[in-house]
Amino acid sequence: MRQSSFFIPTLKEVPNEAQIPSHQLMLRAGLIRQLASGIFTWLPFGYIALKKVMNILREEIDKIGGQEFLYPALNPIEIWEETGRVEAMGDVMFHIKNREGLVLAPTHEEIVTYHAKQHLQSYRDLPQIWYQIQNKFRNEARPKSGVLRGRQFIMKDSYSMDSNWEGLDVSYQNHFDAYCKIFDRCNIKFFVVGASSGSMGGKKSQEFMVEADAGEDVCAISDSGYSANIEVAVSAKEKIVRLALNDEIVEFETPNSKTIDELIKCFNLNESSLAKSVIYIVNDKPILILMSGNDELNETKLSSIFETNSFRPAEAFELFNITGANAGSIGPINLKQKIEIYADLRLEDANNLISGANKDGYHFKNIDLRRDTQIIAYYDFRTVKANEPDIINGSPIRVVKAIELGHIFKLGTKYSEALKANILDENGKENPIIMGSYGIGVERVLACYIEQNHDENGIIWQTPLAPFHVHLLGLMIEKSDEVKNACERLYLDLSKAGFEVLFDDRIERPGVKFNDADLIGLPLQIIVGNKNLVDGNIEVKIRKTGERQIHKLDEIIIVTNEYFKL
RNA sequence: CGGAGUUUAGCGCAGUCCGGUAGCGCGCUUGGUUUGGGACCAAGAGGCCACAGGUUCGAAUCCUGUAACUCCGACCA
Repeated sequence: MRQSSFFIPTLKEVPNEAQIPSHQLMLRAGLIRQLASGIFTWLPFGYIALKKVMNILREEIDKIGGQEFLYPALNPIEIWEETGRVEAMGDVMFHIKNREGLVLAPTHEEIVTYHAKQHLQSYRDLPQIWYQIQNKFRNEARPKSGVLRGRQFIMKDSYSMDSNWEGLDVSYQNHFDAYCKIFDRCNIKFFVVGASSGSMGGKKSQEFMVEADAGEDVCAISDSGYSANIEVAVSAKEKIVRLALNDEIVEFETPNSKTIDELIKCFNLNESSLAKSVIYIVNDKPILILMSGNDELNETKLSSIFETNSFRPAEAFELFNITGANAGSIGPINLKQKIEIYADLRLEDANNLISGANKDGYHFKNIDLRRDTQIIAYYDFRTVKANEPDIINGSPIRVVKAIELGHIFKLGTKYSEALKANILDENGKENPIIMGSYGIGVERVLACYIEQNHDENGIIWQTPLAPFHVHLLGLMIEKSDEVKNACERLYLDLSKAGFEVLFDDRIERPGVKFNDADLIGLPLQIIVGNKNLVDGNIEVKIRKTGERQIHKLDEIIIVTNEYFKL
């Protein structure tokens, strides 16, 4: 490709809307342009890289038996109503206004299951892996960070269909392995975490994560190999020990001590002797949850424990109406209204606890949960914090921010049951198809790659994703026939040798070409200028290391071959 | 959806407090000089100052409303 006629608008200055490196560089190096919030145009240079990602995805999913489909983005809403996901998705789903009954698909479980129901009838038709690479539409409340969170984005989504649970395990593991290969091939450093299935439903899910400040997910990881999304992470933090005491409950005055920290400070208490009460409205019903000390309640855990998305912390006025006190003096005993009480596992059967007296400025001590309260159940409600011991061997947990690149789910039969996609087993008995679903955000792969591979001058491409292998720079090409001829010859020979070459034949000063070359970051720069050419020499610069080599013109093909063989 | 901010030439910004009809740098066009790390000189082109309404003799500037975009939070298969 001759750069003089290639549309690759580079920017010297950083557009002010871009905050993170990958977004800035994707704009500056001419990969993307924003059309509206969360909506982007892919320019030719960026689209070439994107297609390289897609090809890697195709190759690896094909290898595990995937068959590529193209499902429509425009879907009849009825199918989505049958699975209850119109409601579950809520505002995230785009609805077509001037054609009632059509929606834009935010994912494709329903459509896949619809076709499976039509044509898969016997266990002998299975297993199947169906996939596509296609645009998804989600009305994100707050698009951000360039292509990392958009309203329209490309996803590789595959769906496995099996006749038994062992088959699902195999399909799931195959995807797990394929995903590892995909991200390895893209040279992306990633880790895998156990995750929450959210509104997807299903038994098990794992996320492929890239550690990054720009990430929106938080993960707990440790050196022993423990890794989980903070939404589901657990630690080996010790339980509160039950003491051999049976002291009566005593009320005591706690003026100006509204937080756990203030109580600890004012009364010289141990954090483990305190129980904090949190009131949530779950399915329009207030419940009280007891947490130990300063432990933080995890709303994702709460959501899966009560199997609902309908919950919120109680408002200040509700707190007073329910308990008789304001925040800071709330506890499980002497509540104004009778409500259900749950507690975190760390508090199981604990005694000798201090908690609010439901009277402003007062607390109770010597509370025995077994003796004095009616706890409906103990669950793991807490959010893991940094430096807690992990559950593998007690290694300290690190809490890091991460970008979710891929997510794999064991769906089970949620969709096949809802849409009645059944097959006959060996005994002629009807059973729902057992499904898995597996997604990768294609743009995110590129954004994460750039987050991990750039310097102050620009992007640093490595071969698998690089839009071109070689950047051929002709310096002062319009002033020297020798330079021109050498460039033309190299352009032809390199292309013949199978390399993808971007040939900078523009009438620009050398400095402009050097800076653009570093900005767009192709792996190898071959620099043809009079300075070296008078001695028959060509300069080769490796973008990643900055190393410069001088070679004879005749050796360039060999040198290039050598470099890309590695 | 809550909070904050921004909107003036293709890009980055000043001008707004204190009203008088728009400016800087980069980029672009033409000519000349330069030419191995984003050149220099000269002459140019390019703006309904986000939109709508109001105040005023006069509004980029003051007032009211709306929209878009960005950030923080909430939400997020």
